[in-house]
Amino acid sequence: MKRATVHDVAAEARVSLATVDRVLNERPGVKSTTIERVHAAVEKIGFTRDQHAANLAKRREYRICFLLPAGDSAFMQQLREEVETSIPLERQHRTFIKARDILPFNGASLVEALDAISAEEFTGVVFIATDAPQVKQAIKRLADRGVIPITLVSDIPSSARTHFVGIDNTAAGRTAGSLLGRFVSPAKGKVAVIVGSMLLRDHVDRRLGFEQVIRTEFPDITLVPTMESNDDFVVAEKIVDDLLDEHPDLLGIYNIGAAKQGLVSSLKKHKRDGKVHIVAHDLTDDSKDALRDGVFDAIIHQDPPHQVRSAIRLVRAYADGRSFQESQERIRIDIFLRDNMPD
Amino acid sequence: MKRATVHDVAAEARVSLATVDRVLNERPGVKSTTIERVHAAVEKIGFTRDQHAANLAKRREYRICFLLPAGDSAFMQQLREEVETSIPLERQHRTFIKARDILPFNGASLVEALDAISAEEFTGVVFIATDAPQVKQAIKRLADRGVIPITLVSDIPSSARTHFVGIDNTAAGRTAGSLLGRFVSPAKGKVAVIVGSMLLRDHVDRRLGFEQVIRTEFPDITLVPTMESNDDFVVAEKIVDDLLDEHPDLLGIYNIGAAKQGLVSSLKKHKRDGKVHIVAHDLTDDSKDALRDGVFDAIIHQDPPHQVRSAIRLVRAYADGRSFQESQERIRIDIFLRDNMPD
DNA sequence: ACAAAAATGATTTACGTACATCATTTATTA
DNA sequence: TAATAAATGATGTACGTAAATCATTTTTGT
Repeated sequence: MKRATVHDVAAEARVSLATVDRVLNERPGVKSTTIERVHAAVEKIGFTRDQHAANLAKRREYRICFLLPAGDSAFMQQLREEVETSIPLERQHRTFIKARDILPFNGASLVEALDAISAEEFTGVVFIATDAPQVKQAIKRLADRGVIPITLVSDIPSSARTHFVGIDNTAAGRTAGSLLGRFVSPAKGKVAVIVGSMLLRDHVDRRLGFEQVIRTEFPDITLVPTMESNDDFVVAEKIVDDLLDEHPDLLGIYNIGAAKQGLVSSLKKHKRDGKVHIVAHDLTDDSKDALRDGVFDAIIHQDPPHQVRSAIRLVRAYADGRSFQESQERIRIDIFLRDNMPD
Repeated sequence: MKRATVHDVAAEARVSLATVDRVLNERPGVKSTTIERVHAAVEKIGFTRDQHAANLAKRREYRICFLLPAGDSAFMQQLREEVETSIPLERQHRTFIKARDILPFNGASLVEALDAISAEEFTGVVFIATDAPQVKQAIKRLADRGVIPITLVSDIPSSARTHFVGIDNTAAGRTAGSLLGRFVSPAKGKVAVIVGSMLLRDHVDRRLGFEQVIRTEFPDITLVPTMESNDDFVVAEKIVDDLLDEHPDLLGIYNIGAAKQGLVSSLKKHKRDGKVHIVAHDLTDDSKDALRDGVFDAIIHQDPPHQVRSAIRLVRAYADGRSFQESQERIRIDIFLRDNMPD
């Protein structure tokens, strides 16, 4: 029950090794009938090329650059950590990973970094797309140069990026809406949304999805006008303080973006008889504590390690023109309660 | 910026290639000072062995056997499908996968299958452990023969299995309890639990977790005595019919195990003014429909493809004595609402 | 039927590591 | 110090595929 090799294929098809090689690697100069014959032989003996041997012979190497915002929200930190972890692991698979810093929330810095990358240097680039026309153009230039652009977390759908690794943020917002709506029902009252910034596409999308669900499915819930925290926890704390003071019938808060400590501080100060239900984003040390303490009810999450690994696999797959397992590369919208929290 | 090879290590350490080989592969007959020197060189030039080349040279092959119950709950079907999908993919990585059928819910059949496996034939065996002393002993024999036993979905913690791939079912039950409790609150009333079988460890564990949470955190909820559906949807339908008739204050149902169609049929027949909230297990075509229609509120899930892939990676890692990325191999307790459902 | 073109064969080297064999050097012990 | 053991070196082959070169055969057009 030995594994079939190219030699076996050659014997089975009664052609030379050279011809098998020509067929398998789609080199020119082979009669179509011969091609057929080789393919038939491949089928018959169940040959599959040994990736390891092939990569070795091809001296194939994959070089991948991650562009990560220097700012360190806990979420970005998790991404960065996973990239670091991957470096030695992926090296064994002939994949060389480099992480470069860019300025956060800064399209120009991203454009600059993208333009600095050549196909000689890198097979693919993984980055968090800021939604701006200049970025879109830079992606186009990158792709034209033969580098594979992969967007992470935040996407520009209409751009030349090869693939987007991340979640559907509108669906994430709807998920939050469904959860919070069910948590606060059947009480009548208000629910507030706090975004990091209305300029971030993912935040806007989440809010959109959330409001869709609340409006259509929970008529007893009134939405308080959306507030911006700028991902600053002092600001966030103030916002929640005011919300709790002004709206005695506040039933819940959906916190999009970071600055979750601000929520926690404020909520712990106020003693409400009826619980204010909280749904927030991203499982971090802070939000884990808040879940444990019962301050937060649920966290919507997108697994950073999974996203990093997926991006790496995708660069390799696209570089080789291989297909990949859709299901493995789909990033889930994770819901964590106190009870199904990892660790 | 070329990749470092064993040759580079030899040069750096100023020893021969043979000595480097002896050190790297822990062969005897090398002075400890020399070993040090080689290790230092490895560190210095950042050498990591090329797995592909190494596996090629070693003629390393991994043979893995999956023992799957012939019965086809949708969940098992998904497992089986992923195993089939993996066969051609893993073949490229010198991993040969075979699926064997065993009788469902039958410890003897499992024992027989386990005993039939030799180390010459298979590197590792992946199977769903039935909790019985004979099985435990068979696992021991298997491990003693040098085969790596991996339990999937259902575990025997005290056995000789190398690793368990699956979720913490008590935590899954708690998760269901937290969800359902929050969904039905603050109403006062009853909640019912339907298990597949009280003889299945995972079902019992889930129920335990569920009841823990309901009892301690939702004092307004009364638990109706647990019913057994035997994973038969006719039985399940009857159970729910009766529940709805007898308990006008029934607020929710937690369905552990299969037979979800039975729930759906019954619920669709009865028109309740107040919604009965449903939390069930395993995302299948049926439960997806039920989620979409709003019949079910949430599904607790454990990703079958992920579990299969993880089991494969683990067999290889253990076979090579390599470490693995904990986080990648941890199976999540997924929560799906209508809004974050895949597809 | 012939030259030209197209298709195929034969053969070699390389990739990075593992592993085996035999030769040689260095350290250890009597 | 010789004899022996231990450590190291030198070298070659293998793994399965890619890729290149040159030789040879088959097909095509005229």
